[in-house]
Amino acid sequence: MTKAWEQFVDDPSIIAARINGQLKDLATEVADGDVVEGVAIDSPDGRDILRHSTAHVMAQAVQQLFPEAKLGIGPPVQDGFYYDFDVPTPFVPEDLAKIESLMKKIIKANQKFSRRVTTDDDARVELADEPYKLELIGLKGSAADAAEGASAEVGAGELTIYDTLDRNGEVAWKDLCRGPHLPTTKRIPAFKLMRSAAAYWRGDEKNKQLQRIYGTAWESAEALEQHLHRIEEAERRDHRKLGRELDLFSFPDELGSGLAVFHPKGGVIKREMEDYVRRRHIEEGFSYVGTPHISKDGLFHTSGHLPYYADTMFPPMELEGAKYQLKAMSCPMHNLIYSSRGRSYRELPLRLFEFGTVYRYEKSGVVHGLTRVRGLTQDDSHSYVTPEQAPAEIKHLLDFVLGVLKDFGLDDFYLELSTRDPESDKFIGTDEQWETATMILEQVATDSGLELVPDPGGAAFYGPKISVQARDAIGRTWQMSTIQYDFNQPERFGLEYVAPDGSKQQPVMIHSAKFGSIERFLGVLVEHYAGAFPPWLAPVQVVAIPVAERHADYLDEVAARLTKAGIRVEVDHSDDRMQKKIRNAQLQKIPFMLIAGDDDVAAGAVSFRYRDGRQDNGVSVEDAVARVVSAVETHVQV
RNA sequence: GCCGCCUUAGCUCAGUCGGUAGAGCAACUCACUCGUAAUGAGUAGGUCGUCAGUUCGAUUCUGACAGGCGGCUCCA
Repeated sequence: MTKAWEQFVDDPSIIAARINGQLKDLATEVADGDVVEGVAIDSPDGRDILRHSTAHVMAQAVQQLFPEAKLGIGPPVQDGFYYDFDVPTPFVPEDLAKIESLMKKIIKANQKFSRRVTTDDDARVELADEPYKLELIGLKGSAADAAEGASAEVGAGELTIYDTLDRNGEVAWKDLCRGPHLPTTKRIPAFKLMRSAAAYWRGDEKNKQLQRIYGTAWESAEALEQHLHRIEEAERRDHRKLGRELDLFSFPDELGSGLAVFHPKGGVIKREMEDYVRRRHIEEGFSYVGTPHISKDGLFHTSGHLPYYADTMFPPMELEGAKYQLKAMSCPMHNLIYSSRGRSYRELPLRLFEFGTVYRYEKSGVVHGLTRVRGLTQDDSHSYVTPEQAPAEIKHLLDFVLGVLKDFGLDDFYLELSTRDPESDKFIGTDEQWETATMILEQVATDSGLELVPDPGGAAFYGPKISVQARDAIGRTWQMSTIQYDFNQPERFGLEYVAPDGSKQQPVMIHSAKFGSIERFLGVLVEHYAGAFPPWLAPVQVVAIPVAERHADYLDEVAARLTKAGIRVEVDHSDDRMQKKIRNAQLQKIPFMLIAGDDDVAAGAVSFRYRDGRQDNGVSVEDAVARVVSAVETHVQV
């Protein structure tokens, strides 16, 4: 899938359209050494120009240091840029340091970027040593290639080369490029090379891997510093790290890659999530069902998942002449519940829901913490509706989903509408079916008033979907819930209902998952909250800390009252000093600490401490219990 | 799956140019009984990821495998 930022990189026509044509004459402005008019350097477009210019500087430095390096492409990306090179040996960190210092010299030398229009033939002569650039010239204007997002350097229009001119006006370096660029290299205020890694030429795993160097560039040293700080913050929140530190879950080698075990504390969070979403489904009209983890393979042939997904399903087990498959999705089994007896239109919408634990043999390189695993539990639900009921049901599900996400503290969303790629043979069903389904989803999505981003080609093979993208506490977006319109499986399973006129009709099924995967959602929540869960989700909600050992009995009684009120509470009986106990509770990010010493015991009170350091002394035990219970019940963050 | 890097105590990491290893934190024991983020002393803990190969000898070198990290590709 081509990402939005890949589509406009290097494409002046698109950038120009976005800023009302003010960039059209960039070439002459560059030649004059002018700042690009109308584009602030700290705007998204300005940053792209800056980053792409920095990519050119980097490529120049690389070719000066490694003359045998052949150029791939070098577009701006989210927060930075990259450039791909074909080199005999991969770059090592020391190489990046050398490249970075040479880039600083190039920037200081204040080279000029200069745009030059050329012809295909002339460009081929000039770039005879650059096989990948020659390939791009050959692809010029190819629609198929544009769809792959790999034609960043050439467009359908005229071919341009950007020269980088030194102080004497000599061409120090040049690159086939659509621009635009900064006027001079000195306009690059701050940059840093981040890492190198392999990447397939033109993003196709059948192609050769080139060596990609990622860098970042910003309008000021402060902005760069802030960006690096954001990266550190993201690392601090990494759920894999916090999962270990907070004793939530682990991935024992003995189980195999991508298979998690939840420890008691992680188990509490998981159970709270499950209890919550089960209750909500029942409130929204779903019936809680259950299906097994394995099935004869015929079921998945009926559904169409096999042989299509054979390579990502665990291999079949053969017994007594039958092949059994670990299930990778629950929908076919729900279809069997639907078809277990005749259905009347009066029963529709029929809503089935379960926690479906499924297994997918994700390729070894893609397994990642809890967000990409080989065994996961979906809060998988299917609504069987008449075609007429579909729009209302989808709206119902979207409201439901958004409400769930809000209850988990996620309230900044946009929607993505994933549709089929008509060119691909991956998608089954008629044009008319796809059009109808897509239209209905689009209408509901539009009516929601949320931002809607198209995702052409991103649909499931059986139908289009809406996915909810949520921004977390530090602005990263995660694909959360999905709602999918499926006209294929009802047909393949021969599902039907009896209509008012006695005729047999085919229902539509709508797949929806609120968490998607409980494991993944939990991982996202860990990162969103940086491990400081709101009280209702916190594995330990209260820790009681005696100032000295003689106060422990008193706190045991307080804790008993909290336990009776349904609160998860622990009394710290260790012989650590009080300060150490507070520190430990802080590190465990426990929401509330109830501290008691002589004064509190005498007064029947506690010192009420929040994990952010706030404290109220002399709070009566009744008030303290009420305060905790209220925070837990209302799902507030503290 | 592909490319690169990595794997030493529960965790974070030193170290051995080939002669089988050390710290801090955590755990345990003892003393201290303390008022809002680390009291002190001591004890225990490792077949240096696994299996082969080279070698008198491998945690160290080589290979395969497993697991991890960063990307690419993929994500029903």
